[in-house]
Amino acid sequence: MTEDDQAGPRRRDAAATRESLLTAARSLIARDGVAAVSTRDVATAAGANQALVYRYFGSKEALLVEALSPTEPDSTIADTPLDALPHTLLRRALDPDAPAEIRASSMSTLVAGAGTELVRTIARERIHAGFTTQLAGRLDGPDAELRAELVAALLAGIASLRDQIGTRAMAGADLDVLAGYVDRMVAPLLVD
Amino acid sequence: MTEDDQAGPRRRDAAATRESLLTAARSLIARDGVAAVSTRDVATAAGANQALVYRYFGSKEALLVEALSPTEPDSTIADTPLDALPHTLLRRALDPDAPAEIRASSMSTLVAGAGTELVRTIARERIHAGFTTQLAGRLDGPDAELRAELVAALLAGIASLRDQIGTRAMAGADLDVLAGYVDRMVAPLLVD
Amino acid sequence: MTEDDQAGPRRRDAAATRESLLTAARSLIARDGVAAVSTRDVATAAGANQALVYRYFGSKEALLVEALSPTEPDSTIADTPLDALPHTLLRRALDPDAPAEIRASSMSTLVAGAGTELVRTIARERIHAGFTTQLAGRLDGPDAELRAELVAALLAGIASLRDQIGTRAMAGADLDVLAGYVDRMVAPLLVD
Amino acid sequence: MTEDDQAGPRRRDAAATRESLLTAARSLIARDGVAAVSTRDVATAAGANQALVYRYFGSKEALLVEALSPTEPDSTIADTPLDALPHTLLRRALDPDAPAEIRASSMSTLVAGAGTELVRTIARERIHAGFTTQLAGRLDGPDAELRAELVAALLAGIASLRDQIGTRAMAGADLDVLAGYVDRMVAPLLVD
DNA sequence: CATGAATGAGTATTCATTCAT
DNA sequence: AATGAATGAATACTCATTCAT
Repeated sequence: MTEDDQAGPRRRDAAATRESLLTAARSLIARDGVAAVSTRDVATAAGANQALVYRYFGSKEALLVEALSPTEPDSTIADTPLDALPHTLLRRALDPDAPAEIRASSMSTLVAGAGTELVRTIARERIHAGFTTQLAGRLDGPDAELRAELVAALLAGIASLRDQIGTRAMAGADLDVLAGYVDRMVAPLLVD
Repeated sequence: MTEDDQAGPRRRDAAATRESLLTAARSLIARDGVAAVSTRDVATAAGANQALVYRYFGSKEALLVEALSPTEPDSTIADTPLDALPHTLLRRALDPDAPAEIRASSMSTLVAGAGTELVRTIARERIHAGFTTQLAGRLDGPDAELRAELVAALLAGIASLRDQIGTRAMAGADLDVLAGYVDRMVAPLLVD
Repeated sequence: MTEDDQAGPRRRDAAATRESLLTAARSLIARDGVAAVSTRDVATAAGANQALVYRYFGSKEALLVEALSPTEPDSTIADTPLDALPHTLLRRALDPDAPAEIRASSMSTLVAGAGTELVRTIARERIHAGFTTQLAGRLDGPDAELRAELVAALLAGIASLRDQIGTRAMAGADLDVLAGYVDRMVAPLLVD
Repeated sequence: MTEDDQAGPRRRDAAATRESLLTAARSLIARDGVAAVSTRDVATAAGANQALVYRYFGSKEALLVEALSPTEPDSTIADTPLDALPHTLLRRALDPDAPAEIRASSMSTLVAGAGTELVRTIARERIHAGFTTQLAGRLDGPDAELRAELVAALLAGIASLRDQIGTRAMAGADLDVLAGYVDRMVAPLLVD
């Protein structure tokens, strides 16, 4: 019911236009993948002129970088008890009802976009800063960083198989059953 | 007695040209990823005419489908003792010296290419037929197919983080150390 | 008593802004050539809004026309003894330390910009009013106007080769040596 | 009456298509100046597809470079007696009936295009190799190269004022009268 | 009156694909 | 049967210009 809910983009409102371009980019990324996004499509979806992409972001790449970045910092890893972490992270990674701005920067999107150098770089930094470092900080024993990345790898692989590729069992699995197995796989990594 | 021995220069040349297009496509896919491959580059690399892609395969997509398919069936899963499987599959998935025809259809290539519907479809079928079904057949207990796909997911995630995205710990990890952790993660899935 | 002394802050600011746009345009023209000037760059360099180009000048063309016009009448031709004219005009045409408002409307700038109809028209008028007419008025004998234009042509050609194209000998020539030859070339034109 | 005289470009004839693109480029350059030429216009004028510019030339720049280069070497300077040179060169430079392939690479075109770095570079090389060096080789005494370039400058300036800018006296002058003055201006440069 | 948001037409370039020879 | 010429649609990006506030 706010102004933001209205259909077309607001005219003469720079912040709103910028935001609607970002939102449009995120929707398209979530739906079609990074590689399939064109500035023309983004502008059309946002109801804006294509040149505004350049006014507000400078380049397609800069728009994508921002679209692929999380909208707000995620403190899940820091706030969740270690033994509940696998469950929690899995649900976050697989939530199909998450808004486009979350799904656009999800693990499965990043992994699926790894065909382009841009996405590779972003994914590398995002996983390192937003996942590896935080989780490794909570782990004792050797190879903490590697063990943290193994958790990331598992989650990324699951998300990719379930959301992108859609293998039968993974796509059809009950989330609780899945979480049960993930718990057992991750457990050896959490205790030193 | 091989096909190459048959008479008729045209037929042999045609088959050879077709094959060289496939080989070239696989090399380029292995090196640059599916997204970066153009029919022009494939033809050039194969020393063939670009139009022959259409004569022999009908479309770029059809060429890619064939290029992404395995050249020969892989019996690794069937032939390896269960407890040695994680090690073995991991090494197969990460071997940087594997020939292009193997790497072109590797997990990490497929997952990284999952930005396009084409690759998604292929990956779905390949993983199902070449991995899930075979491994699930050797597992007892419930959710065999899901447990098999979880192994696939882990391997895919590791390959992606190590080869494509290049996260620090994963890219730098010693293969034996990595295999040790994978063993422990996969173990709960193999025994019912 | 000058216009700038009049009251009313708005009017004075407006005049100053208009002037700063002109000045910025002249600097950019002198540095990069007419063809490379964009209204955006002019506005930025002037610290003004791009739309003001249209408020104050109506169009980019109109701004350029004004920028390419001399700021103050030049009485060099009228004031210099005929036999010292070649020297003097050559130095004027080639002086790299002249202010931007001079260099923006110099021969070499005009000739180098002659790729566009706009500049052609301006150059035609400027040369006629500011050079041909004045010099021809001081020449006796037939074809005075043509002889004056031949002097202009020589100066324009030298300026172009030295400043724009940068041919080796011309760009490296000592100004006095150059002036010596110009004297000898022009001499036959000055005496009937 | 040859095949080349037909209207549209020949289909499926690579050499002819390439040539018609080149011819179209030269016409447009001669008419509108280098800066105003777009690949789209060239293709349209040639009755060819825009992509063929890239097939046959690789880039717009490469097309322009070739269009601005002379079609055949000119031995005028070497073949003409020194005292007839001014006349001859002037007529060559000003001939309005010369074909587009000559006019596209004429002095006045090059000088008028000197707003772009590409043309500057070409002009520098063309003048040096095709004019300065040849003429300087025939001159005795000091500053031979500079004196040769002064001849080039005069011709360039005249061509620019007559053909591009169109100053009144220069544009209207009888060619013989003009040649008479040029003779007198150049004479001091030819004898040491 | 001045700002800056918005626009539309334009640029060079690439690519998968088809057609004529 | 094979070559290479041709095509058209698409891409990212820029610019002069206008309009609303």
